[in-house]
Amino acid sequence: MVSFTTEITATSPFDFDLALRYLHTSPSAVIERVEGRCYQRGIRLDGQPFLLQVSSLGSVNAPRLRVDLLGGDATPAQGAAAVELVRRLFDLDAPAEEFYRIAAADPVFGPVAARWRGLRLLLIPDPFEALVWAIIGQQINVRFAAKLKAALVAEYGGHVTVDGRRYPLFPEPAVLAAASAERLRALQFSRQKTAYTLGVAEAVATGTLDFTVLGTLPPDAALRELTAIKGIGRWTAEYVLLRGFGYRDAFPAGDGGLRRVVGHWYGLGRLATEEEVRQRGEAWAPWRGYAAIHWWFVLQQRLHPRSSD
DNA sequence: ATCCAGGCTCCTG
DNA sequence: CAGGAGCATGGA
Repeated sequence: MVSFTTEITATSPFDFDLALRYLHTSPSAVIERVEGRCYQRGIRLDGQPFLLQVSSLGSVNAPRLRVDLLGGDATPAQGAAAVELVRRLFDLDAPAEEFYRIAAADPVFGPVAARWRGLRLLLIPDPFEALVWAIIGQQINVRFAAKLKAALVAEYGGHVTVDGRRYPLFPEPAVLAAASAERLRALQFSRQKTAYTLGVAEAVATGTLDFTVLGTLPPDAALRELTAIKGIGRWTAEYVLLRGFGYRDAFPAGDGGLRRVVGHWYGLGRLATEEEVRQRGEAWAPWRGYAAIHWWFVLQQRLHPRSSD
């Protein structure tokens, strides 16, 4: 039962299959599913759960996507919200050619961007989910982080069922805020992650942290708002601005993976320092976040040589 | 066992 | 203000 369906276009170049490939090879895809050549995940629109399904109809140079909402009756407003969400999710309106012009000026990064032409910023649908994911991911390997997220989702998120298949939903802030520290500890959250997670859930649930306001702020102001909260350092804030809000220039330069990749590709023979990464990144402005996305993709391809290169 | 993993806070000097 | 110790937990 499809309760809403439509087709939308994107700026080119856009390679939907690269997004699917990222999701398919990344252990971080806990809620997202790649089914055939479809992107699927459970989402809430006005609190009502749906299965969002996105698939590609066009080509890299003439991109078109099909958007389906399943698992419930959608109002026209919810359909419109789904389209809006998908446009943000895959950054469909990005003036991508501009990014490739800037990338091409860098002799090292240029070929990387060209090699993965059509790769685009992929968002986590909800800033709250992005924030909790970033906190979970602090200083632990992604595989274990995904395990923690999966446990959290199973415990507090609920799910939507379509055709007998259950699609998990990310927990709502108020539900998470009401969780007990003991329970999170039992899910293998460290004391720190437990405190941070409950803290941000509480802040969002009570309105202390208002994402609708935050998303309208200039990046540096948003960064200050976020880092004022205990447990949110610079890396976490930049990561959330990038993956949760879609700031294309947000740049988590302290990221371990970025430091590794930059150190390697720019011939340092060691881990680059955060400052060195930041200096490199200046050449990629105002697309530094896009550069980060590409480097992370490169890293992931190296870790998964099975995906045919 | 030892080191590492998509950091953060808090305490030194 | 910069630098580093300490923290927490599972995986390779």
